[in-house]
Amino acid sequence: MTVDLETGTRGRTRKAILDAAVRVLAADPGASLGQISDAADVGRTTLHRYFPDRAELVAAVMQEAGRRLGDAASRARLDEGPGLDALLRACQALLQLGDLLTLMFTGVVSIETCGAEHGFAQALDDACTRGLADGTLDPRLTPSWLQGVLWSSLYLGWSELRDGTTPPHEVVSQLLLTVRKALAAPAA
Amino acid sequence: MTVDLETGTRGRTRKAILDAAVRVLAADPGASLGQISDAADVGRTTLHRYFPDRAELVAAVMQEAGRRLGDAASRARLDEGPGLDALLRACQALLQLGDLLTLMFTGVVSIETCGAEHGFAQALDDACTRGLADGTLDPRLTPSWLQGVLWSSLYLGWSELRDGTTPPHEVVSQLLLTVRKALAAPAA
DNA sequence: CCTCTATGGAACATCAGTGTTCCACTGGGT
DNA sequence: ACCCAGTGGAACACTGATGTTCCATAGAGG
Repeated sequence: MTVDLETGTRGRTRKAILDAAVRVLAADPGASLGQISDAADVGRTTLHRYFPDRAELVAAVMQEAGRRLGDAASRARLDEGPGLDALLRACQALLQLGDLLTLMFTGVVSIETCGAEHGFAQALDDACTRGLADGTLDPRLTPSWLQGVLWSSLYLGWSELRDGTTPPHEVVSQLLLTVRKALAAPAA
Repeated sequence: MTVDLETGTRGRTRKAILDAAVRVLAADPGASLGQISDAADVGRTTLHRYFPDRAELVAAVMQEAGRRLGDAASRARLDEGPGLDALLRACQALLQLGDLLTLMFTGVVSIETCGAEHGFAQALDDACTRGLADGTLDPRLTPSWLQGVLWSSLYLGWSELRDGTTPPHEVVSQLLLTVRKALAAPAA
């Protein structure tokens, strides 16, 4: 019988470590493994049992990030409807990623690497070109800039959400409002 | 005769180290002092002669950041004209800060600390409230969010500028266009 | 009761970054 | 020629993070 990494005791501690890693590394990319194991309520020895290397831990975080990125993408149904609306749905879905956004933004995990394997990057690209074609996105903006606005706005939204001074629903509405205004094609 | 830290040989190497620190720390906040001294074409010993501590080096970087932030603010004349136009002038001025934007955004230097001493934070706040009062800024957005959009867009613009795939004038135009669209009050 | 699995802790060697000291070199100014 | 401020490099001790090994313990299940 092979060991299942997703269920049972093993799976639970593995997940605890992974979650703690995301949380701690988002707050401080240079955090020590000891800080991570503490946050996971686990001995440093145990952490090394699951992830022999710091590199392997980071790799696992990236893989997890890719998985959740893919989930968010499919939940957002990026291939449906007008391009602008797809991007706004992406905003809402990606905001759920929480600290992972910080990790992707600070470069602890690379958006390209972990977004590519699950076809996320491609889906986002497609939504942008579709939006430029169907006239819902501002033709004066380049695809690269469009996506940049999406990510940086997302990071801003998560920052506001995290420090908790603004109620979540207001963050969402300000985020969607801002992105829609910024990216929408001007009225004909 | 007291030593002048701004001119002569001393001033020049001091500036070289400071510039290198900004450049290197922007690329990697956890960079070693050796990397910084290498980038400054200076021995590690010399670096320690000017900044005994890593902390003192960072403090000096923050002070320099504050100074240049203040310069940019006064150049942008934040207290003149409609609020929205003031913010757009701030965008253009702040974009000149280059790698300092990365440092402020990644938290290596704190915007609050080094922006406060030169009255920059206050000037920006004032421009926002003025813009909300004179009807040029979108009243549905909070002052905190307005400033957040400014900073994150600025960071996006600098990122595009830095990797050099987009010509500078295009970055500036996309930046100003995006920020204006995002923050402007809707047409009555 | 015994066993097996998962764990935490102690101890250890290793390594990189830091901060310090000391010495030798250079170039400009007298 | 001399002096001297400025510099770079070598060497050192110290610290904190890392990765490893070994052992003791707790708990679920036979």
